[in-house]
Amino acid sequence: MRPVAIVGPTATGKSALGVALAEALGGEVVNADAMQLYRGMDIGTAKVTAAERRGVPHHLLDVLDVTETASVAAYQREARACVERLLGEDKVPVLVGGSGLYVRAVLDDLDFPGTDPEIRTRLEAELERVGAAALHARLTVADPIAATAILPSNGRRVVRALEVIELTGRPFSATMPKAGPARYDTMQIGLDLDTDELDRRVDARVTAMFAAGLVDEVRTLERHGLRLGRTASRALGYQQVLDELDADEDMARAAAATAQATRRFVRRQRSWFHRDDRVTWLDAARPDLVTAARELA
RNA sequence: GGCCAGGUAGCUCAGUUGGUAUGAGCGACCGCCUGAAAAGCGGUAGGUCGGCGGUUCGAUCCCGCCCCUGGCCA
Repeated sequence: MRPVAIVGPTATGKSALGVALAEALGGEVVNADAMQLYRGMDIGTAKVTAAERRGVPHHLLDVLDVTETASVAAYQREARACVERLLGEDKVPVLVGGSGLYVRAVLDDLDFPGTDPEIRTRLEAELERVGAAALHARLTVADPIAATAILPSNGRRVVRALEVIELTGRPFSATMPKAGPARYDTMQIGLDLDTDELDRRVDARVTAMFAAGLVDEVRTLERHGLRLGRTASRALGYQQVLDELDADEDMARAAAATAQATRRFVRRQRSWFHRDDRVTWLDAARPDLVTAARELA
């Protein structure tokens, strides 16, 4: 009994394939999408509806409040526990999602050395004050190897590296683990599409989301503190609608901005997943997709 | 029709007191990625400086005409 992971850029049909595979293999779906963790973020994250789930249990959906900051480490603990429980029940875990780091956190030997809100807040304040380059200079002294791997302009990474060093008293190792076999002997299937076709799908999907009431969804979540959410407020679509609510409320413009940002996201997702040679790619447009995926699993 | 402002990268705009545009931000393309990852960050490619003439050794910059856009006036 080996898990299957379905990865790849957004809008290629990962969720539907996940349900189909779970049905075919006698499995259950485990979400690996950072934004679908949030309760109430349904339309904009293209979360599978109850009908689309067709009775297949889905895990790690709707587990966070929009005000909570997402955390790979917390996700890693819960997702691994979930996968292991399913394996214990003789069910095939079908990991579905486009958040590259989240998938790897489950399947690779990534250790996250903890965090400390106090240290973090202090370093972030410092970043604000002295700038990323100055903090990076400090990192060069504390951990030359990490300093080489992290660009001086990337304030966020510099802060995290310094936090880990302060927390553990050891250097921050910024190297990804070498690609060994994936944990649990997981089969990773990548779904992709011709770029023009995928861009068209993204446009259509964004248009459909706005037609389906994304703006109202954002307004509702806004009352529940969406703007306070460090992670949730940055989600594609939500971010752009919030910006327009602060400006001219021109939602056609918000939709255009969302589609554009989503296209760029697709490029980033590809660049992340493509370099992992353990992923077997399937063209999402092929008519026998489910069969092909099933044969791989 | 007259007056004024403007026409520089795909977009919004800097700039050049006449000497091969150090152009910027955004976008595009490519890539990076260990506790915010739908986040964060980097690299590269893009310009006959609205058109045609004139002045000049040399014009995107000065002059003339024309075209286009916006505003004001008739």
